[in-house]
Amino acid sequence: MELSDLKVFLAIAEERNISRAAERLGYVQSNVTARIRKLEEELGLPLFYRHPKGVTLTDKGVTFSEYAKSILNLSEEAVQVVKETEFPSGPLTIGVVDSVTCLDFMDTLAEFQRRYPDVSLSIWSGTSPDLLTKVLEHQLDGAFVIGEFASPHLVSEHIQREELTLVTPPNMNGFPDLSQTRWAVSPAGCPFRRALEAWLRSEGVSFDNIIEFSSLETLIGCVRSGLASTLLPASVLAADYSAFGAFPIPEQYRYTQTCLIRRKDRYSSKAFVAFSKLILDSMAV
Amino acid sequence: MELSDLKVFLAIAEERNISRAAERLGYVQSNVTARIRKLEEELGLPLFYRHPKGVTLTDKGVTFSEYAKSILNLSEEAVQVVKETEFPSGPLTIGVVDSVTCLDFMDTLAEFQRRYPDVSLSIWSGTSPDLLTKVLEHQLDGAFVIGEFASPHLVSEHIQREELTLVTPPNMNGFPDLSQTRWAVSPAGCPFRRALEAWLRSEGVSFDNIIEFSSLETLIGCVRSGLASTLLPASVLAADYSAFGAFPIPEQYRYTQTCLIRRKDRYSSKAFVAFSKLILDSMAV
DNA sequence: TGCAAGCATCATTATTATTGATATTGAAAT
DNA sequence: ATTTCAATATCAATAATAATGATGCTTGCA
Repeated sequence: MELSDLKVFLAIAEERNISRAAERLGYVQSNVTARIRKLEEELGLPLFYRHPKGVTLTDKGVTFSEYAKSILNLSEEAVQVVKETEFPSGPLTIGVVDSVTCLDFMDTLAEFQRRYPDVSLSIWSGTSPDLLTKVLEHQLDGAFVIGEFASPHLVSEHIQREELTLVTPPNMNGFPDLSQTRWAVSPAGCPFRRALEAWLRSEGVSFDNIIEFSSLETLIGCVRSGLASTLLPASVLAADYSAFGAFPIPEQYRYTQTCLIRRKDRYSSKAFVAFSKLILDSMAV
Repeated sequence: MELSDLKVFLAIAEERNISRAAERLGYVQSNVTARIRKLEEELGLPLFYRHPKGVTLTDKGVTFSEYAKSILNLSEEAVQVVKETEFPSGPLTIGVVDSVTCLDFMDTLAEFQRRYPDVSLSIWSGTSPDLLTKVLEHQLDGAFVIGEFASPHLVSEHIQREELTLVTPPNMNGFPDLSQTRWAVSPAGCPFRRALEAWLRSEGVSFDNIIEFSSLETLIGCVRSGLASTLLPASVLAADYSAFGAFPIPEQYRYTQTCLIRRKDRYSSKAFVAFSKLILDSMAV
């Protein structure tokens, strides 16, 4: 059994299809078939059920895939750790919730690139739960998410407290009638949306007049064009404040916490340490 | 990088000699040389310093070897777990301190073999610190040791409290003069020896008239032949009690605890669970 | 019944690992 | 100094293994 066998195995498990796995791996189907059969033979048990539409993991296969992931993660980490130089370098993959990208976060990124040109930084954006999952699955070194997440595998550092504002189209005059408002919101799971829901529930207002946006840009565009209102950190609007109406909301719902999360058991590269240090410093200002 | 590369790497690291590693692995020296060079090339750094007497790990090599061990342990565990049947089977390696082998422990082993014939049990004996190390290094599934060991990687279960007795040659009459006694002891680190040292110190008696034995059998033989006295659990003498003088010692030093230890993070096979259950039951009687 | 999607088989080829013979090296002994 | 020894390094030849491409087999579905 070799690491490459585990990679082949996991590709099949994820694709649930040998041909697709082969394609993804850049191999020919017969090769992948042969390899997985050899692995099964070596283990003395089937890892997959074969059926006409593809394959699915057996129970033992599920167990084995958990180990395979751990083993491959560990082997990647081993290489990374040992290749690392004194000066931060190598790949660094960070997740950021959409709303944070609007802050002076971008300036900090630029500064980071200037200081550590040997780090190849890639930024992923997504919702907090998405990023959380990606961090847990070793697909991200760390992520900026909103809200508190308790997981035995994570550590989180508080970065910044955000102040939520009721954001309305510019033509509105004064605080709107909540029960008459149409809402533009992020997909379920977004902490801003949860705050809005909680607030409206406390006001006795129903929460069904909503339009859902997966991208923050289009959501803001929707508000700008007068179609709906929303709840967002004031900082997001900083650039063109005048294009919106902005109103404070009750203190109870006003604050959200941005955290930098990472896996507890994952080795933090020099690049990651430098990155989080820079972010913390810049946020402290 | 493959698991076999890691195995080759670790063999070299342990032997500190490529030729010996090759022999141990059943390969020819040039092959092992080529493989480790290929691995070093892949990592882009030297893992070993070459010198005329062999090789030694570089700093990075040390780091890498830690990972290599974890990865190989995990991969072995993966195979073991997935191969395991409902009924306890497969290899089971248990360490036992010498003194325990003298109890009705052997009966319990026989009973275990009768019940679970598919388990191939191997028993290692040694001193408590030795066994502790072997458990930590994944060389033993578990071990019976004496004394309490605190390690974040271990869990231990209390099996039995042993009662230490001053054991003297049979020809002695009455409690001996401690300051005139010659002592037969186990190597340093043995809890019986430590207890003896502590006791004698409290009595103001020096502890230098000692003969050291690495095997309990020969130590007992020494006492039987009248050369020395020692401190041992009463149970050890059960078989031929009359051949010795046995005296109680102060309560403060009288008791030692036998524990079954295992690694916290190691998967406990069905065989191990069955084994520890049987032992606990038999000891409870 | 025929088709399409998917895995299995197998002979062939390409790649990689292993060998065996030999070179090289540096330290210790003469 | 020279020899010897115990190491690792090199390299051409061979063995073992992996990958390919063509084809066969099964199943569900139109």
